[in-house]
Amino acid sequence: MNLKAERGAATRDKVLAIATRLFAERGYDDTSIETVLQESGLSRGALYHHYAGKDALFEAVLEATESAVGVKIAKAVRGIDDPAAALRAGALAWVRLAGDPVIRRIVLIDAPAVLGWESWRAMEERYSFGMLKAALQATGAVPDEFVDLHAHMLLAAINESALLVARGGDTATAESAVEEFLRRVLRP
Amino acid sequence: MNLKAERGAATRDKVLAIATRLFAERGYDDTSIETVLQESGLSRGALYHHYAGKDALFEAVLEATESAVGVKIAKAVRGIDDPAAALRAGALAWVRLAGDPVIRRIVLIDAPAVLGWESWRAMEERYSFGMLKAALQATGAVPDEFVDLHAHMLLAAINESALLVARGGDTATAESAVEEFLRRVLRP
DNA sequence: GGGATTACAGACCGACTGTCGGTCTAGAAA
DNA sequence: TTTCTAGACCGACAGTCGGTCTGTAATCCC
Repeated sequence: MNLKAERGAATRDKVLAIATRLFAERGYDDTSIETVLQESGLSRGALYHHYAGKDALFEAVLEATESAVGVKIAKAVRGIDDPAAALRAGALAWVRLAGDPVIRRIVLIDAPAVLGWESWRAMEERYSFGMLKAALQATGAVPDEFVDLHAHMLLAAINESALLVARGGDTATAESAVEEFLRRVLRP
Repeated sequence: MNLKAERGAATRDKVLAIATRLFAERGYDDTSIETVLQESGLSRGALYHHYAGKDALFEAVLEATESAVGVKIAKAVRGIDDPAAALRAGALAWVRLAGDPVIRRIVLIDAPAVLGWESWRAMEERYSFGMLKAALQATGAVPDEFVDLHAHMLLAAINESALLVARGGDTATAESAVEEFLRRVLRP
């Protein structure tokens, strides 16, 4: 069970990479399975053997993307001891990452509509939101009963400015605005 | 040229009402034009005579919904002189309104993916965002160069807690969390 | 070696969106 | 009153797309 498994994994990876590019470039709706098949040189049967459907393919793409983002943010935060400083560093890293059209389109725009808000939320919980909430808790700046909700609101606010930057806003201004915003929210 | 125009307008309204309900219940993707036709008793040709396509129909639904929301929020704010208090009242009104599944699904979840983020943003600008930004400016609590970005972040944060409430979160907690959040952001 | 499993192939199906030529009727023009 | 026009409405049809199903070849395990 080696050559076969490897080949399967390679095929999955290939499809995933192509689908990621297409979903990011055209969005979910305007990306047809047909196009994925053409660009990957795969047959219908093969694709449906590996992925249950278009939704499942998108979900796999999203999962991979979120995972990659998680790794990068963790790297940006590594070594910073002060919780507030770590939170700030993570937030700024996320703003910069979200400038990437792939992340922007897939994670922030299409994901909620395609997966449904519930599933999207569940996935966010496992990645960016989970990290943010833990960091916020660690700062102790927000009353315990509000930590969860404030973490949600903060993440939404940060995502929003990431989207603005991605749309062509000024990065420097956005970053200092985010810092100022964080400063205000984190002060008791 | 009166009876004809009236009939046309009545048809448009009827379709709009039915489409609004269906889009809210099933989401954009899972609502077929076919179903809209069946429920409205209209023919394909008639519908496409009034609306250029499924996208255009959704956009009309969205516009009507946003407009209704705008009116309700304006009503909630009317008569409040203190800008900060008005902002708070408007925000809370919006949180409550967003509990409505119609608004939740159409405005907050599907709209960005269907219209594209740019057009969605442009429409928000004309409604909720425009009001929020003006209110924030009036409070004078935020440095001028940050007003725009902070308004964006605030609206995103408020929308987020509205979504949480709609998902089944505790309304009272969410509302006090939003108030606390606003208090922090609005204090210099 | 032989059955079981897995990767892959592609014909096919049903559902859906959008188009197009055409009908009908209200109201303006003659 | 008769004619003409514009807009409301109709429904057959084409094209696309997501998903299914049956079949084949390669690989694995006994």
